[in-house]
Amino acid sequence: MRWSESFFPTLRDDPADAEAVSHKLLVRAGFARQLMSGAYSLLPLGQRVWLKIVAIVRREMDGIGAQEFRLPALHPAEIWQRSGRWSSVGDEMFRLKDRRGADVALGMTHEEIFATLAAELKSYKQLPQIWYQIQTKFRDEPRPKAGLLRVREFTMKDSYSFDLDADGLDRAFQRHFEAYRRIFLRCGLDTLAVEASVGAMGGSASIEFMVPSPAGEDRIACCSSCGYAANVEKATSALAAVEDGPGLAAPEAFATPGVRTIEALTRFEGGAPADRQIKTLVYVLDGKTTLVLLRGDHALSEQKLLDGSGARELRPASEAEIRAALGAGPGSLGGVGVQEHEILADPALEGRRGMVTGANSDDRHLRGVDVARDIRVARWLDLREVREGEPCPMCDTPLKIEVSIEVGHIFKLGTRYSEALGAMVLDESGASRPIVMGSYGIGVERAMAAVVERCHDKDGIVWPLSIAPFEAVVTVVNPKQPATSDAGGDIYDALKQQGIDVLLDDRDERPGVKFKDADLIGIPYRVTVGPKGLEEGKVEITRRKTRASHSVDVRKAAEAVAESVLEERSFSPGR
RNA sequence: CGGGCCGUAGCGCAGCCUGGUUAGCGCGCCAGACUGGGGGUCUGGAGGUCGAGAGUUCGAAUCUCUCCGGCCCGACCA
Repeated sequence: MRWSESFFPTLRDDPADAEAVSHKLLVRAGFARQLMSGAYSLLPLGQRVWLKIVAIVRREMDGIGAQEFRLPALHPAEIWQRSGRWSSVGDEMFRLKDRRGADVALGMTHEEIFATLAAELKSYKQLPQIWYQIQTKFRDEPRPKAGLLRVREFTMKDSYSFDLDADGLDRAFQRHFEAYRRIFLRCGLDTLAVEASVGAMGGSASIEFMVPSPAGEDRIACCSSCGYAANVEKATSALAAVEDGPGLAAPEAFATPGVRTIEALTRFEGGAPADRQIKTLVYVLDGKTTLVLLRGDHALSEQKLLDGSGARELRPASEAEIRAALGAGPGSLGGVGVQEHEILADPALEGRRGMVTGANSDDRHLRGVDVARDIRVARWLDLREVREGEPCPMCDTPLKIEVSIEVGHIFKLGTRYSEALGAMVLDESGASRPIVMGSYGIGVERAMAAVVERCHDKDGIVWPLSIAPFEAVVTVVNPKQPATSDAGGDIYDALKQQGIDVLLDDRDERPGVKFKDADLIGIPYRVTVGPKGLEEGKVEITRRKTRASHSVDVRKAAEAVAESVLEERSFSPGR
């Protein structure tokens, strides 16, 4: 490709609306343009990177025996109604009506459609299967943000495994786990595999592939010592022992004028340290007012509450609802004596005595509360959000919390979709059994943006060779001089002939402009052909990443670059 | 959905508060000249429904209202 004939629109300034580094760089370096909130055009440079990522994904998926499909993005409502998700996914699905008034949706994921196809499987002898596609997904996100990291239309590699039993699913899951590791490594991403909440997808287990980055939206707890890592939606920690307060024969009420917070009660005369208080929150779970109890110094994880309670929908109760239910406002609430509302409590409260909590009367608290004796807990659920520095649940090392980008997620689904959509096979004994499914996703553009978040410097993007839009650029310093122009052209031709993905910067621009642009775009190798070097028969080879630069004989330049590129290409991590 | 901010040339912005020349600046773009190893200099030029609509006014980029779009924080999120 000749730069002078290409459309690589680099910008001098950062786009005004940018926040994430990857967004700024991908726009400024001419890889992407925003069309509207959450929808981006990939320009030729971006499309080149996209194609390379997709090729890596394909190779690795094919490597685990997966077969590629291509399914519609347009789905009839009926198929989503059969799984129950037409009503459960809510506004995140783009819905429309066709000309006859029939309900139609844009696909946000394809469990239902693949399960329908899997209904054609009739015998256990046809299992296992792994099916995948690389296709556009639509999700009407409430808040698209951070450029390509969170959008409403994006490409996903989604795959689905079909097995006779749980052991088969475990094997398919493991193969995906390893394939994902390799895919991300080859794209230049070091990922952390973390336990995650299965959320609305359902199923028994899931693992997210996370790239630590301040631009991310998830927080993960990880242990540097034993390797334990989990999304905070799921993470647990060991807890240091704490002392109970003085016990009493029965809870004793005391006045606490103006005390509305845990913090205030710790300083109040006759109060208690936060770890001897019971925090009482009121939530509405699927329409039911529910008390949620935690230790005073602990924070609730709403995701854990959702997962643990099995509720579909959850919201904090309004102050009016709280008063109606308990007769007091937030700040004076407690679970003692509450009968008519279900009480969910975190295990950190189990067996605690001498605790302090609200008396369900404004400006009054109770002391000497014995949780087992005084509070009717319906269910004990892990509800507490892990904090940095708490001991690892496996090895007691202090946990770190890292903000991360989720680039992949793999789920053990079970039989939810196969049962709903009739994907059954006969087993060896002739009995009909629902196929056990798994589902596995990678966001292509998000992975691209994640690489930029991780691989950049003050001058621009630093693409790994494997997914760079070009592997090398031949920068002709003074293209008007036939000597430089010819020498550059020869090197360019020779590299092309050797199968190197090479760009010829033959523009009539000043050298500084060309160097800046090459750096901004992030091409791994640069061959600088200029009159100064040519006087001695030399050109310069520069690595974008390290800035290491050396002169070589003009006749040996193509060979030297090709050799480096081919050597770097042959490196396949994770094998 | 709640809170905040912003829409003026391809990009980045000023002007608005306090209404009044022909709506400006930098970068980019076009032509020419000089130049030529890290975004060079000079000369000349093209480029605008001031997000849209309504209103107030002799007069609106500027004031008022409505709508549309975008960004950020939160809620939400497969």
